[in-house]
Amino acid sequence: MTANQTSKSKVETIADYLRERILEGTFPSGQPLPSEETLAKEYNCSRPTVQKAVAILRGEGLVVTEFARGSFVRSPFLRPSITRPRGVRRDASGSYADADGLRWSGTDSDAPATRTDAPVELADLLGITPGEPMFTYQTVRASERSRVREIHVTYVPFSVVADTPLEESTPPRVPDLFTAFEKLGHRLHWTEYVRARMPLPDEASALRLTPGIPLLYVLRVTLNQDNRPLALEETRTPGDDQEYAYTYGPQGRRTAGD
Amino acid sequence: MTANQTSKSKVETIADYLRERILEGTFPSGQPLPSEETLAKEYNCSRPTVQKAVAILRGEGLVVTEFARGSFVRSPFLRPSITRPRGVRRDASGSYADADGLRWSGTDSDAPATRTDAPVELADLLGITPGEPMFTYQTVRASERSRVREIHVTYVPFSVVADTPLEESTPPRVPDLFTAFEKLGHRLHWTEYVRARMPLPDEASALRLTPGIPLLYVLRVTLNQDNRPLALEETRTPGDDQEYAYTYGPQGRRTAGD
DNA sequence: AAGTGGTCTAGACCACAAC
DNA sequence: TTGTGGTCTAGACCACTTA
Repeated sequence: MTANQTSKSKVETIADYLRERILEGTFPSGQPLPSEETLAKEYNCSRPTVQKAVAILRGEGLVVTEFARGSFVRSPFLRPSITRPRGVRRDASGSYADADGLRWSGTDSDAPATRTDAPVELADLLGITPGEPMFTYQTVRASERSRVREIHVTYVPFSVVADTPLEESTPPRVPDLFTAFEKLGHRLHWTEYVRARMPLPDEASALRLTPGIPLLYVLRVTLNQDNRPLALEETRTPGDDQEYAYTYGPQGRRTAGD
Repeated sequence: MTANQTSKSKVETIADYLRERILEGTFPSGQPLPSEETLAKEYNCSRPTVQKAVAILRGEGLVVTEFARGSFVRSPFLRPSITRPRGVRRDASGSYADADGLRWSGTDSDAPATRTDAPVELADLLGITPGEPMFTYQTVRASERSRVREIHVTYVPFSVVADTPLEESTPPRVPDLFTAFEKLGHRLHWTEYVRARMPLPDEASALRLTPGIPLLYVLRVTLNQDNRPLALEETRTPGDDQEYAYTYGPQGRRTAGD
């Protein structure tokens, strides 16, 4: 059988047609697609069929649909407007700051520390047993000037602050937490893990994500000189609107003067 | 009007119901959902309505649908099976290697270098003018042992290799390219940019991505001691099956002995 | 053979935007 | 008012898996 290949469905045909036009620029970014009615007539099919095709493109991040207005072309390939350097800076006085230098507004303080029992995935990274209690800070925060949003959660195991001055009250937040750790004699370094997934509905609304936009998911572990994990941060950000930047030199041999 | 809130659509109702069950573990990972027929009867609606609900969960990465078998629960929250350290190692002899130490099989060599004119986004990072010619290596590669797949493209501007011994033939591939750069007297460091987006159909099939799985998109720029960009690599990987790891110490002041 | 998802129709009514 | 997308029906037929 030469025609073993299942013939393309109408939905795919329409989706492919629209995608081609978008990628080649016939339908430039910002432009509305032809209306569903128009496409239905053009392809001699029903509106639900067209809708399904458009839904595919929406899932690819190629269009955003606005109610009663139309579906508009967007490009997920452009460099994002915001690049956030990752890393931790320390000034001469020993104060720490995140390398991106972003200042967060309002919503930052609305969540008091809570007590959580460590779920398995996180316990593993913190080197504690699942179920061990941790201080937990959850914030949904927006930067002051740019329109960066992120969900940021910090976990500090009770066992880390036990028998230290930090035990008296809830530990400070990042990056002051780092300064506090240093005062306790810890020398800090970090490992972070990056992956991506689609947001759940509550994440999508918290981050104002339109359909078809994934989530960048970063776990950062703070370790001391003995590689003991002290804290864990979980950051969820829109995958398209911004990017993370990492800088490094060659490893294994020090670059002279570095 | 207290009931200003638009009532939830049937589709959303069903999707929410299924999502809850999945997240709370009533429908554990690997289990099939009830059949579309069953759900349609249960919710007193038509099959297309149920299908739309399932499509939403698929888009969230919570289920995978297998033809004529059913829709199965999956969890996008688990730590991936593979962690790939990012960075470049150099041994005493000056040879470079990627820090993840992966070895790529077969498909690596099937793409000869081609000549491409720099598109705007890349030209910017390479510090060249858009349209300038570049050597381009594109490979879709799979690791030998794990089932890591990635699309990897390397760009080397002609202007970088002009008037050097590399001009004679096409430049070697990463990481040998780095070694070659070093022999030319360059001292190398890197900056990489990470973001995420949904795959296009051809990317999805090349990486064997099921619907609802985003793409991790990394651009790595190789720079020399004068911050001159020498090469650019573009890596596209599944966002769920693997994660990237970055390690760093505090910046701004050297840690003693580091 | 029975069960499952894939596709598609030809409408209908609704809610909202823009004019 | 007109045009747009949002939702939903009640089927139908198809392709494939499993037993």
